[in-house]
Amino acid sequence: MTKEKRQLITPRTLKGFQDFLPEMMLPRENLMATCRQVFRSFGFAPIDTPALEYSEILLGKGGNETDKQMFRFTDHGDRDVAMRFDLTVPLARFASQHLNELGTPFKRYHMAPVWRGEKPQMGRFREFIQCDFDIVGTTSVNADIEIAMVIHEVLSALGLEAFYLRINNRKVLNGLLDKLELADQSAAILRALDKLDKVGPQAVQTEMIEQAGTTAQQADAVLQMAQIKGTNDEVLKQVSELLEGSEIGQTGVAELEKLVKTLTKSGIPEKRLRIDVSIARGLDYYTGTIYETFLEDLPKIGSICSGGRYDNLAELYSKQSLPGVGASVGLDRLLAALQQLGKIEPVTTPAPVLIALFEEDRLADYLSLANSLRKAGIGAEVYPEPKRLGQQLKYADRRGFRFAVIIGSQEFDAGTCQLKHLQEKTSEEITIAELPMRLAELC
RNA sequence: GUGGCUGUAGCUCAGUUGGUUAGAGCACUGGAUUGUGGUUCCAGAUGUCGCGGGUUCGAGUCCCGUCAGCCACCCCA
Repeated sequence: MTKEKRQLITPRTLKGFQDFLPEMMLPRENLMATCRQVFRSFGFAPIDTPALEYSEILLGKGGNETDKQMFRFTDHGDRDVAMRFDLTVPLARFASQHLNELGTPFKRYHMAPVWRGEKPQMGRFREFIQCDFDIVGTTSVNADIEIAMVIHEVLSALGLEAFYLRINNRKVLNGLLDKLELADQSAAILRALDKLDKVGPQAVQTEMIEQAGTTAQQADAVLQMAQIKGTNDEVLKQVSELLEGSEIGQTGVAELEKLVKTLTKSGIPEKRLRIDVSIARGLDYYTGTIYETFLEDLPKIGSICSGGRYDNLAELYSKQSLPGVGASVGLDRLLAALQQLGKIEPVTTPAPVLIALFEEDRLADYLSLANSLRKAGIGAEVYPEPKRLGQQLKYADRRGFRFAVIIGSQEFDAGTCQLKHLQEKTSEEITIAELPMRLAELC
């Protein structure tokens, strides 16, 4: 077959899957590095699990919807397998399997891609990286508090300020539903309730009556609580009154109160913590605290970090009870958000220094200079061919290098070089010997 | 999975009731300038009009299908 007649295959990517060019991959890796650093600073340790699991491990944990969205197939050995939908269910399997080796409480982080067969939209992909962090093996609210602190710290470390956590507790909702004798229809009711912000109370009431089979009075009672507004203290007070007589409801209120009070005392601005008894979240495994995180400037992109407490997640794999609490940063959604907010710097090189190449004969000298910079911890690149200087500088410019080093024969002989500060459009003449130290103090 | 909108150069878009060889800006490449970058000037290259089929003497334009993106639902990071 000749080249001319060869049938070309159209290069393309699957719907909802994406390529990452350096200009996106560099900030993406920076995001991950920030998450990693924050997780470790709280004592979370990394783990990894396979992308593919037996379907029976993954199915039926998050609800019917999640099962529908799972990529599932039969492998060559006739096994029924699926790609993980999130990192929490694999954690439950992992913890059940290795708990004896791990000991409790066990704090882990896990940054890895997950796959969902959803309709893609802005900030919604079929393959995306989640950065999960969880504390398993303790029922203490203190763990819930720490998870909220980590969420707050990660976003702060990324330089974000205009964000807030919406916090609720499933026990509050369950207490109310118990009181109204609606516990059996909780899934349908919570699903309707979750839309309150979008569709308004009338539509929610209608959906509760039609989909969940509640009476108008029951629906109104749910809505009455969900629509409580005010400061966190006021909301807690009113909810507590409404849930009078419900033990589980009061437990939820007490947990929320401790969470918010402690976080505020520890220095988190109260405006970033909003108790919102209308958020429910669709994942079926949550039993206590629930978190969602929104950017003030981009609420429509959805929650960029969500999670909650689950007290029974491992019950399907183990007789031992395995409570836990955790949350997940939606790295790719966060990246899309930062991009839309114009917070992604257009840099396409990870190294700050470009060394211009003039004298092919002295290539070894250029290369060893670059190495001496690298040894000093400074990323450096030698231009690959002795092109015109203007073109080499143009390349440096476009790639976002911060410095260019210019050395020709005379400079080599004299032991000097010109260091250009590309952003400031200035330059200085220094000896080659002091270059690494000079750059180290500039970087 | 359901419904809607969109698809023309690398990017943002123009393109008349269907009519010859599909345009602009930005970006790109080269030169002005063989050792000094973001500005300027000159020159140049670029498209199976997303893809496939249909109607027509003739389709970027109309119809159907398909793929992709966006939006709403569902759900969610």
